[in-house]
Amino acid sequence: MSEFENDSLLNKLRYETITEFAKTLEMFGLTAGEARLFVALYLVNEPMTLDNMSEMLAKSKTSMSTGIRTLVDLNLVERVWVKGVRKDLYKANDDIFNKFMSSFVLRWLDATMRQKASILEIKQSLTEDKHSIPAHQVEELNDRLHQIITFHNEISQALSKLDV
Amino acid sequence: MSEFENDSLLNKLRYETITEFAKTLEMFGLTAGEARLFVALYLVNEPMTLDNMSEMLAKSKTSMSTGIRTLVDLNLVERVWVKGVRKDLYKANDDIFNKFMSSFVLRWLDATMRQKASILEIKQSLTEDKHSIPAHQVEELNDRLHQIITFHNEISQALSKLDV
DNA sequence: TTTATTGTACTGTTTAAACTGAACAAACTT
DNA sequence: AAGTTTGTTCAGTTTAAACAGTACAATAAA
Repeated sequence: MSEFENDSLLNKLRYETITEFAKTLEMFGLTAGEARLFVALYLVNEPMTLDNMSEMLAKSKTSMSTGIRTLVDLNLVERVWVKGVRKDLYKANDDIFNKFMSSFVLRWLDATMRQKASILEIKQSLTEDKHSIPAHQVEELNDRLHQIITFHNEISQALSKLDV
Repeated sequence: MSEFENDSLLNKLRYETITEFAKTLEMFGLTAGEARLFVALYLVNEPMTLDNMSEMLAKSKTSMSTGIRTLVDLNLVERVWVKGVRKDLYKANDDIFNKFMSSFVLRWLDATMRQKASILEIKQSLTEDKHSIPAHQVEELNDRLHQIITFHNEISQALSKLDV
């Protein structure tokens, strides 16, 4: 008997917790599967193998492998070593708020900067155009592009309030 | 000739702007279609009919209808009346940052509270259980549930920093 | 070296979301 | 009232994401 199928009520409550808390974590940009995987790992609170996770969540080991990889990339889960154990072991990071918040903010900042750069390029090609577009339409689009750039700046400002 | 197909370069730049800025707006929880619809409306900067949008984005009128509905619900777009015009007219809200940010924060706050409530219920059924679960496992799960509740509280705090 | 075990790449399948087109209902025009 | 016009509902289709299973590569054990 696996350690994860001892008590029926306990497992029911764990399962419900996974379902509910996963909804919150999805807001941070995780897929449903990744969120459930993290919560499972977080509840068990000790290193798990891919087979453990697979059994606990009733999903394929392949899914666990890819899911774990993105969680590790996001710095939400880390691989740990235990002597004598051959399989890979992973554990959830403990201070969930800091990890999730900083992971979230960093991703937003990165995306914000990249998209702002794209808009700036468009603005550039617009001002480089001297003919072909009626002046007032250049004016109009240019104004909008400016507003959009401001929008990105304001996002950056707002994110900086969330001290990573 | 429609007003949306005059200049080739202008339309190309508009199209690129839609594609790029839409990526940013998707971060706020909009689907790709909704984000593109909003940007189109925002760039044109004057009331549009469903047929206008449909033509401009090359999507069905049905899509425009459902997309506009959610944008209106999110308070990002509003319906306007122009005397003599029979079709419904919609325009993008102008101060995009405030509207998007507050829409975003409100949705997060709402979801956070609801999921926190669910977790509290689970915690309740756990403490009501006096038998069937070994004490140390009750202790363990209870601790995790407490941490999860704290997590939700911290989200609320963080969101409040983003003055809606 | 051979055999076994474990994680990942890859291909095909399933599932969910986005989208379309036709039919309908409401409101307007005549 | 009859005929148009316009938005939405609904059922079916398309598209994209999540997932599973086999096969392979790498490492460990023998």
